[in-house]
Amino acid sequence: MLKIYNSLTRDKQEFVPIVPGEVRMYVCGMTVYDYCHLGHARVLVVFDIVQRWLRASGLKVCYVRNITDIDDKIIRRAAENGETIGELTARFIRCMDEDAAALGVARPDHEPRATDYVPQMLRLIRRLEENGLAYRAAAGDVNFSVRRFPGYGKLSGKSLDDLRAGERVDIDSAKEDPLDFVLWKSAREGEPSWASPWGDGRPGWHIECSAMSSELLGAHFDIHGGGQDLQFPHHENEIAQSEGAHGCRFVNYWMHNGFVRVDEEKMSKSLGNFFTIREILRRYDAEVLRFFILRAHYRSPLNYSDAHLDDARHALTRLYTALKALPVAAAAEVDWSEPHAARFAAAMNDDFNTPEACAVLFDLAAEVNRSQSAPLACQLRALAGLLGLLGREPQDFLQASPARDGETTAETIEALIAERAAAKKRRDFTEADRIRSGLLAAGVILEDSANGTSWRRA
RNA sequence: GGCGCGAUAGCAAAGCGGUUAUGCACCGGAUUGCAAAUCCGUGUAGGUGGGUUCGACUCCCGCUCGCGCCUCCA
Repeated sequence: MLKIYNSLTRDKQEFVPIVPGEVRMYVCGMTVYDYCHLGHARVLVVFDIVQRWLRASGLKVCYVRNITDIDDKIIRRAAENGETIGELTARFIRCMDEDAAALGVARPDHEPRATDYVPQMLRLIRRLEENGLAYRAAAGDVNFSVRRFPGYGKLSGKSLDDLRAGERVDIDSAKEDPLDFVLWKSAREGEPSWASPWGDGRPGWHIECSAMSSELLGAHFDIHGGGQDLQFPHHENEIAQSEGAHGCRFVNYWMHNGFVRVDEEKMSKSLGNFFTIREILRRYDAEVLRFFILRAHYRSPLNYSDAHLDDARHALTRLYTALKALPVAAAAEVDWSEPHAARFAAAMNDDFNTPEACAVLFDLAAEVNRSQSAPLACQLRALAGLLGLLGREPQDFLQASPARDGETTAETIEALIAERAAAKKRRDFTEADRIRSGLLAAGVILEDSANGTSWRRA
């Protein structure tokens, strides 16, 4: 029985899909004006896991992750670069796809781009206007009136009065209430715009997600996810727009993943303390990064440092080492009657407790090492596969060198191992040890066994 | 100022009102020509002050500290 922590009610709830056997899920994706950073990696991986586990549980999943390809930053960045908005967004969408693929993130069922859904946004704004929730402001913008939507603040747990007390935004005289937000921005010189009943303009950020989600998943769907920072105001505003327009409940379960931190501080573009995914992947294996993310619970903060990634790499090495000596089919099936699988499922069903699920993998690895049982090794690989881990040949992982310069090549290593084997055969241990310590200095660890010598990168 | 989250061993990170979390690191042993890997074993916890309880890391209250949201943000 799957339980999900619902940000709306602030407790773990049994997951009951609207349509039995089916799940409709929407996650706020990227605004594509720059490379994805580690924070983006976390959303990608976290909701990839959600999606995978729902499918593994036998549910039919429709997963939508949008792309925001029109907004102030995109316009500004394109102008700075002297390229068109289309060129800029196409470039960074390609980069995002590469990063996601490297991290083993499966493609969502739909990846709608905001600019393809402007007609749906206009219809939504029209309905909000008809329902008395939207008004035309002086500057030609169309705004949403938060005061006229009962229950505004229910997701973020804020009341309009509390919010106003801490108001930090410059008062915009065109707004009836400082917390009102823009649905349609009137066109400015030199910016892209679309025709609308309210004049030429472009959509506000929040309306994009309401339009894309209802178009692809319907007015009422099961799960909506995103980073914690989107809870307010973005998701709060989505609720106001969608429920205000459709007159029905919007989302049943709200999921928010925790932040990635650097030195105990939120990683964000505005703070400038971010690491891009591709930057990290130059130095660390992508699977190590994925494992690093999954070793923490998705709602906890995740502190980034090289030391933590090194730790993750050593831990993952233990799992691959357990698989190394045994014949394991690539597409192993989980044996759900086996005890570790039951523990694994219980962990995942408890609000996607991947750290606990990983602990089960380590227990299973110890069992594999003790028993040298091929079926158990298959089980280990199959369970890890549900997390998108251990999908490679153990040698590929253990001997991988993530693009470090001056690495000793596999050929050289193999040749030295052969030399050392010869030295050992004539019981010249001084020479054998000399070769071994030479390789160790070059970051290569040798392991002798009954079947000969194998090697891995330190 | 308002609202919320958290504090677990050297580092990272879970569950749980009483019984080994897990990984890395560390220590002892087995194994090895010596190592590495692996196995066996030991140790190192629960911010602080109270309360509830036969019993609390786990529940409740206070305090301290940290983090986040209240502006674009995953």
